[in-house]
Amino acid sequence: MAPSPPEQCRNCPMFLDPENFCANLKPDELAELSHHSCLASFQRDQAIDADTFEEFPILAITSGVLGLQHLLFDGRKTIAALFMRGDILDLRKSGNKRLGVLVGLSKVTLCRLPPQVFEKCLANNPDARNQVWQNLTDQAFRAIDHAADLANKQALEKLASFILECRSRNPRKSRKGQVHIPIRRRDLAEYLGMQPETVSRSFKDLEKRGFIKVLELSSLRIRNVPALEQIANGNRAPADPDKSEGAQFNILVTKT
Amino acid sequence: MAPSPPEQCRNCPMFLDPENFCANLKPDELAELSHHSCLASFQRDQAIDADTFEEFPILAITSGVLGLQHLLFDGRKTIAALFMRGDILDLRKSGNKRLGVLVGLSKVTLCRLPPQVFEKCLANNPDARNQVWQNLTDQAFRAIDHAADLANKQALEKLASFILECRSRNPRKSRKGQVHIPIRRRDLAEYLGMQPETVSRSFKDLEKRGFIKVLELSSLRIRNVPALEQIANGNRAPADPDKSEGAQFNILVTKT
DNA sequence: CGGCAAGTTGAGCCAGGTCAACTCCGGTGG
DNA sequence: CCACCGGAGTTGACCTGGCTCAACTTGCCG
Repeated sequence: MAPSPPEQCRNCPMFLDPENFCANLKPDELAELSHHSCLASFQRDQAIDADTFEEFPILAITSGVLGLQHLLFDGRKTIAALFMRGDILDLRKSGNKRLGVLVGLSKVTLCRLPPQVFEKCLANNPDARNQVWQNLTDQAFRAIDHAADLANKQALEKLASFILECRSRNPRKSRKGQVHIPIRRRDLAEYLGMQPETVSRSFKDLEKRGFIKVLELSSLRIRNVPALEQIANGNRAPADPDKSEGAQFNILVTKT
Repeated sequence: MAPSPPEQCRNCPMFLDPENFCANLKPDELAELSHHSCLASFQRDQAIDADTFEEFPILAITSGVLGLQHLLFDGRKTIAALFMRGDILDLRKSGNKRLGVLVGLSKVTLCRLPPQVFEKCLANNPDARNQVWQNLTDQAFRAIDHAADLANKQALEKLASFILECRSRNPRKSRKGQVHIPIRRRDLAEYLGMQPETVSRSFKDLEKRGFIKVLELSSLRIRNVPALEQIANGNRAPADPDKSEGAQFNILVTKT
């Protein structure tokens, strides 16, 4: 009989968000889950040790941003996917595939679970099962959307797409057009398959066109949502009240 | 009491492959499922009508190749993902996200299910649940891998990667190094985010280096698996017995 | 205040996109 | 049987978006 949530869950951002599966568990289920779980924390650039996958192959991200990094033979790196609060990763059969390495892109906290307890929850609690299923299909469609972004889009379009993705993925912080960019420029470059230099130039370009205003490296304000959406959808010259005509490139850089 | 499988499942390639969830159902479950299911068939280039998603939002692909196509404002197209036999698609909440269009890339047959019956199966049968879960995580990791391919790799590397993916995804037909390419060149180009011309040139290049032998448009033989793997992993000049030195580009095109 | 990592700016170049012409092949009809 | 057609794929020539390299600025932390 434990009507109040267990100690370690009480302030967990994942538990507090009703969108997540553990917020839908009954007290005794949650108690059992938390009793067998294993909290962990990782710094930026710290890789998650694969040795621990054996015992705790289920990861639930409670805060921060985790990246799945692929490394090519000659040193090129790619961040193939981003995982954030609420995402659940099942790494049980990942040994088969060349998965890459999980690295923190900011400070990350995780809740790691043994598969037996996790599966028991899913078997007994339909709400939890649906929530987890939902999260997994979301992840799949996100990855597919990301693949579509990378396949054909130009630098500016990819960046616009990413900014909008950040907005929709973190609605609570996105009030008044303000968007939080949770990762460094260089990681963003790896995620979007471009060079840090190009990312920088693209931010400048969007700003020069008046569609965004970069506030700091990790946040910006969207000044023209429809224009950004058009860019993201491949319209190379969306109607723009401020700067309607002519060269999109550097003519004058007199004022910031 | 139905010891033998229902009529419509008896010869279904999905049912006959023990890797798939419906092969793990009990006879009565299978009977109920098939009774409520809806078979469908689509030609190449035929789009799946979204009107029918309401009633039958769960698709199980029984044969052929289905592509998820994204369309940009100015007409650029991308095939963001490929789905093949055994893949299960849950399109219930796809209305929220800009999903794209499902099109046949060959003749495709589907088994469409209403969610209630499908969920009942998953609730009651742990084997089926695990199989479906497995398929979904596979799809997610495949999409992520594909994103990684698109992000940083060059044309030749993407194609090598795709050939190896075809091989591993269809092991039964891949005997003796023979690989079946299940889609047209133009669709392949859309999937890999390149132009048909570039796909053609890349095939020629791999052939000229002696790593593959194109038998027909839809099949080839791998002559040097390690070399292909090295290319796919970003080693731009893997050791090659035939053509060990110098320019990889057109110096002389005297003999085929 | 010094030192280092991260980000930005500039100049030059190349992989692959673009466009146009051509080949190949299966189907159709005279 | 051959002429014709249309779609798919291939080849060649040219051009450009973004990669590369190098120098510089900014911001953060001790």
